[in-house]
Amino acid sequence: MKLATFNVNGIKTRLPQLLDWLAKESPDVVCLQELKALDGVFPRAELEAAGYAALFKGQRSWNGVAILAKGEAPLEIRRELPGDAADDQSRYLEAAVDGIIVACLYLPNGNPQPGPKFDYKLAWFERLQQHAAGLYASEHPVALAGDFNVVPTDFDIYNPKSWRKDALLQPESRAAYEKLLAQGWVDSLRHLHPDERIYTFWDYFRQHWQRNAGLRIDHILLNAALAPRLKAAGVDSWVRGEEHASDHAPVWVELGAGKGAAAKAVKAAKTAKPVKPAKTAKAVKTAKAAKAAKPAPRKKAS
DNA sequence: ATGCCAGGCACAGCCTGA
Repeated sequence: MKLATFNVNGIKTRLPQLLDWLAKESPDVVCLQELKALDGVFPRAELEAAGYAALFKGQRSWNGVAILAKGEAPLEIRRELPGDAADDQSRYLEAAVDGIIVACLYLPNGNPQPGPKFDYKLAWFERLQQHAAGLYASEHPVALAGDFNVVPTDFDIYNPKSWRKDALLQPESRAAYEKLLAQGWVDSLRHLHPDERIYTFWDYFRQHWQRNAGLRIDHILLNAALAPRLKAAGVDSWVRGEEHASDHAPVWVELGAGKGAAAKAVKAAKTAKPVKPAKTAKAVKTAKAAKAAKPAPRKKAS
């Protein structure tokens, strides 16, 4: 099963590119962010014609999230991130699909910082940590997928120098992401590719795409009940090179086995202890050691 | 240090994104 996340940056103008990507890569489940459209104009029919049923939560001009699934529609669990009844921004959708719980999220950008937008970002992050802790411990296979608007480390950006004051690189933003990971979540891309320069976003300025001057801010996190099924992870970066592309490229994971494995994972989670951060770090270290023994060709930063 | 590009909308210049 292929699960992907894609910040489309406007589903109305980006629909041809979205349909093209769906046809070529055929993901089974897709989390979308930045629909920038009200529910009334969501291209439900076009997506259905392409074989996808959708759950969506739009908003005028900004934000907006959706979960697509091949065939059967995702079963909605919740449409808001708990913790702030006054938060009316469409940034969170949670659903059950193909035996797993998928949380589609669009974390606030937070610029300019400091300021109220940055405060909102950190507050949203705290609410996410709170809710994610419950999801992690639920014994269900869970994936948190979306645009986290955080560059986890300086290795996840072409050059941090000109972004030092940006909300995406602030120590507070990074600490919040670290704190989330410390619950035990596996950062799929980094877990499988510890030594690769990987980017998911290239802004429209200064020919950043042409120079591969990117940032890794779109993430798919897996809990202990789902992580054992992780087979592969990658970025469909070709999408960023198309005409009228979004400034993000889709990120995906390939999850092995089916319902049997899912049930097994749930059963295992009931008896075994969840994956501790230390264990994850050890796994990364082991992978690094394996790579060091036989060095692989390394992508250039820019 | 700033704008660079792009989408959305009170359709004309802003605001927002990251």
